[in-house]
Amino acid sequence: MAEKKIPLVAVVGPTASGKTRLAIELCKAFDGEVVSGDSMQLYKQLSIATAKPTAEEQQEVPHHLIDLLEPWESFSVAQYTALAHSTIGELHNRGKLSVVTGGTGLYIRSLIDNIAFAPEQRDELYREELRQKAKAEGNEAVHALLCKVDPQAAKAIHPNNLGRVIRALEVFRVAGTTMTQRQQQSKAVPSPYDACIIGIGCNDRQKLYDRIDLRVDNMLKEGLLDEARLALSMQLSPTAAQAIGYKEFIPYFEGRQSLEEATAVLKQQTRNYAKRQLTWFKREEGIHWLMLDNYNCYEELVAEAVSLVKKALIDFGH
RNA sequence: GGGAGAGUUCCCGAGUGGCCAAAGGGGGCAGACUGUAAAUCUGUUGCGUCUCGCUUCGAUGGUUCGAAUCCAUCCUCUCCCA
Repeated sequence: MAEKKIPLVAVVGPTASGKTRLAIELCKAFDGEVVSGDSMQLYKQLSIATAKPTAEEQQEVPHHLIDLLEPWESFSVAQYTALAHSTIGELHNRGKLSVVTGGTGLYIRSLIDNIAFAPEQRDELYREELRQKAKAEGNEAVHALLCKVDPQAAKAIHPNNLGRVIRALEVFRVAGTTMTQRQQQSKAVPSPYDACIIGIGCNDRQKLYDRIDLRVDNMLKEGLLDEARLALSMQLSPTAAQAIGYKEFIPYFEGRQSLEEATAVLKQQTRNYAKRQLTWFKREEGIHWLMLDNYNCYEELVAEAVSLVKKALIDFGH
């Protein structure tokens, strides 16, 4: 007799598609609370660039997994799933529906699919050794090592994707199991969730890109430059340093580029990011896609989402 | 008005007689993704009946077996002198 699963709603999609707003509306409609699925909104002080829900928005409905980390703290998927699982469990106990929303595909998939992460084991020395080898003998030389250890993983990882090649080798060195075995083991326990996943998309790609450009302009008006100065003055963790919206202004702050040029780069980076997100979510199965340009107004899209969730909850038996 | 230079495929930019549908980068499109994932990486990018053919390198005409590359004229732009 399988235990009853926890119902879950997830809102995914590319940046600037309106996930934050929809998540809040769904929470209101179903007595839910927002659980962020975003690798950057976890950080305190990084707010404008990460399009974090505003204070007002967070007033409307409780938000979780936001403003948890200092910008100099590192983070990982494994930590994320641990936090998210326990948060969702608590909400469920309180009779609340969790509405997971965010653009970090890996985080959300790992959460919903219940990927099991073993206790972290790293070997910085070995990593460095492999990096040196790659520099001296080329990426293929390191990839060749992986071919011997874990041919299946080697086949799946391109030699130039050095970071992944190294990680796969590290796993074997430290844990004794191959990456391939580990990935199989990680799926051993079935998901405890009944998830209704809603994806916000756009038939007309250009329209999404236009939204992104517009949002960047608005971020500037809201004080993005000050936030960037602050962020760049801190010792950002490797994770936080990846955020789009700060490093792009370095050439401007150093007088090597005009503000217009730096802004154009930022918009470009953001558009490229959205494209990658779309590639990720497109291949995920079971997403109910709602296309922005299929609706006359945002309220119509929200209404459609509400009816989708309603139907899903009934199907789940709630 | 005089002088110097530049116009190349969506953009930037190499190419200065054949090996050029044209390097490289950007962008676009497509894809991968299990501990940095807002990251990292891959493929593709003139057209077609696609191991071959057709149309491209500001325009027109010319030289040549052969031109993006040489010559002439024209158009546009930049810079310098007036």
